[in-house]
Amino acid sequence: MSTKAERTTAYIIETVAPVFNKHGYVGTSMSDLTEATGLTKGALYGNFENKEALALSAFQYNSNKLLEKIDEKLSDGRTSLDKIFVLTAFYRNYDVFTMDMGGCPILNVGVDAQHNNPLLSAAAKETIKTIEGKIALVFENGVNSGELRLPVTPLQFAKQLYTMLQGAVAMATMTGDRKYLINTVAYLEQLVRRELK
Amino acid sequence: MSTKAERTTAYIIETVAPVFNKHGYVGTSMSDLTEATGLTKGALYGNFENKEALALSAFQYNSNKLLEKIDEKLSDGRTSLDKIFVLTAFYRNYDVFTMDMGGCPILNVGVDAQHNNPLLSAAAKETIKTIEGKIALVFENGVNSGELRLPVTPLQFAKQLYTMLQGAVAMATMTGDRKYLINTVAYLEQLVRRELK
DNA sequence: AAAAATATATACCATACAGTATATAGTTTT
DNA sequence: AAAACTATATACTGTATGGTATATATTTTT
Repeated sequence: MSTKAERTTAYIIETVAPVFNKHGYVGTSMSDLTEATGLTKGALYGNFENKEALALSAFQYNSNKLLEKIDEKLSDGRTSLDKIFVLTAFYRNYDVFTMDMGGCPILNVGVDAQHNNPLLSAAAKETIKTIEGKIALVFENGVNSGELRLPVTPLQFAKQLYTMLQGAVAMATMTGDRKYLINTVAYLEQLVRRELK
Repeated sequence: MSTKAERTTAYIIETVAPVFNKHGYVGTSMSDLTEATGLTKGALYGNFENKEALALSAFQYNSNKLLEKIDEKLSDGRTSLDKIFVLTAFYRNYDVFTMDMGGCPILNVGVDAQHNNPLLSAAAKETIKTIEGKIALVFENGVNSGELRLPVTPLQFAKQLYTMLQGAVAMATMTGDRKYLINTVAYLEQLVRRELK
């Protein structure tokens, strides 16, 4: 069983994560967080060293949720191509999935922290690299098993795919229009089907 | 000739624009701006109603610079296809162009202002729509003159192209790696060549 | 259940914030 | 060049900021 302290820490992180993700590091004040959690500053500073540590934990929480979902999706499909289609299908509803996080954590933190918080910025970069690696692995296996042939290296192809997906995420986020997700995924599906089969 | 006051206002905007673009609306303080301009609060508040008006002018300044450049590029090419290639070539060095603005104003403001400033957020959306319209017009002319055939409407195709470009911008911004721009443009060039010729 | 340990609440720093009133400097107009 | 006007600097609001010291609850161990 988890101790009370551990549960409080966990509660703080999950409550605070969407607030940070929505309003950014500088845009979130400690009073925003006491209000959201119903706790006082004493509680927050008892569980986290400072605002930055809190923000970092919050991002890691969101990031892990996303990474786990991607793992789940990529293990769902049988063949490599299946896995990719399950992934793109996931991104078609990416806005729904990231809604209770307060949007895409990678985009939000990656852009927001750019010139404001090196630690958060580095964490976002790391997550991007991890996702690209996961996708690349699927392609690599597909190539090794002879299932598919790529015009470039698996990592290169994964990066290209992820760039397009993340482009759709960015456009959907900025405009509030999920059609960018739908149309981009539709395009990618025919691209993969045509290019790799 | 412009009056002294007009020149001061212009000076403030162009000096303040990259600061806002880098650090965001909440991340930029009035003292950041007095420091950057070498002027005092009195001068800033004499020329602008408040921080929000300043931020909006700053974004419009960056946005216009970008829109003018895109207009220039789209008028450079002779045929519709030429125009598109000139545009994609521009995006290959988009990071260089947006460097002294402090990065892509659309991405930065579009993401940053999302939950922090409705006015700025709306302005970013507007700029996106404008750019998509400009690209769509090129495709439309190409179709009407019989130069090229599209699988979807001109606007739809323009949106898809811009989403991919902006995806590359987002990834390059977040990772600090311009290869995303180079590779995406390379991909788009062969795509356009193959799909539309 | 008492004692020891830990977690949270309260009250408080010093500083930074956006914004304003007013005095002073600088430009235009006459 | 004087007068009228305008723009900028200074000094000052009240409030919010991140963070801390300490008192008070609440758990956990004995």
